[in-house]
Amino acid sequence: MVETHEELERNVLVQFRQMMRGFKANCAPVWMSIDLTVPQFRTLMVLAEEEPLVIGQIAQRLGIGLSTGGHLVDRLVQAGLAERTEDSEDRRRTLVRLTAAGEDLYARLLSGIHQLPILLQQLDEKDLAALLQGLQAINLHIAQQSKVVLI
Amino acid sequence: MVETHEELERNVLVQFRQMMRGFKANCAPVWMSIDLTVPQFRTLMVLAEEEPLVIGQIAQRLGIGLSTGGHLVDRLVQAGLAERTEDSEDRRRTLVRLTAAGEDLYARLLSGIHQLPILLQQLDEKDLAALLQGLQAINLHIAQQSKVVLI
DNA sequence: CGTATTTCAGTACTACTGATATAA
DNA sequence: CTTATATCAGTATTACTGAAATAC
Repeated sequence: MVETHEELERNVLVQFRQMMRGFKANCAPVWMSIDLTVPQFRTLMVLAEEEPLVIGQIAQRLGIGLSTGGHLVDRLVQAGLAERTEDSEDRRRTLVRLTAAGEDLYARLLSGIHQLPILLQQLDEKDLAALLQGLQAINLHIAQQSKVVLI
Repeated sequence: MVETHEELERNVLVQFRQMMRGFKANCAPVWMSIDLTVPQFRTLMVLAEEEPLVIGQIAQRLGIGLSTGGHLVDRLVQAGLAERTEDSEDRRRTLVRLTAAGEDLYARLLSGIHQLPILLQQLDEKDLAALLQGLQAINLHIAQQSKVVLI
């Protein structure tokens, strides 16, 4: 049971890919059933990253015109995925944010980790503690990496 | 440092979400730059799950007509994401499979785990072993769950 | 002659732009 | 008079269907 660093890396990657395959299998039915276009999905994505945004910010982040931006938000609102609220400071502006349904759909389309809480309930303390240790180590390095990129 | 099962579950979920956020940040630029439509992405997805497929199978899995199926495959081939090869047994058929670029794009659009191998190199043996143990436990339960669903 | 696929009209919807209108 | 958004033409592309053509 003495594994080298390289062997451990390889095995973790295999396990990770297998886990992702399971999650992707959850994503696929969602992608098959939705009635969203790619520009609409991009809008969902932009809002999921940063909320709330006004139309102008959305259009700028998507690299499109204002009228198209407003139109795309319209579609999301009609689908119940986003909502407009007026800015109390400047009533010309329209603040846009995702609804719970929008957040939920985004998570299901991209990561499919909806079943994770149920899976975690079934693990014993020893495995949970081991997983926690590993994930914490990864996240530490993700944080460091983004720091390096920013400099 | 004595954590209950519930506390461990919660902490793992927090770490997992944070990790996924890092991966999603990798997905977003890809989604912003691609020139794919949702039907084309669905086709990519169907092929990523099962390869090779003939036009009729693709159309059936997407729930669309044969001519639309052929058309969608055309688009993927034009974009260099899929390739057609003729079936040596029945030359009327066209076998479709993803190219390396297609596989790659699919992985980057959905899971963004491209940076994982680099991250794993930076972990020490102890963390890797812990992560491996946790992932193996999860995958065991994913496998069991899909069995239950199938019955 | 059947089967797999492609090609051919033809329709509907979406994204997109730029100009104009509305509101603060 | 400026700014933020909505609305209004108008165009291009795509997805889609069903029927006819092609190849095996």
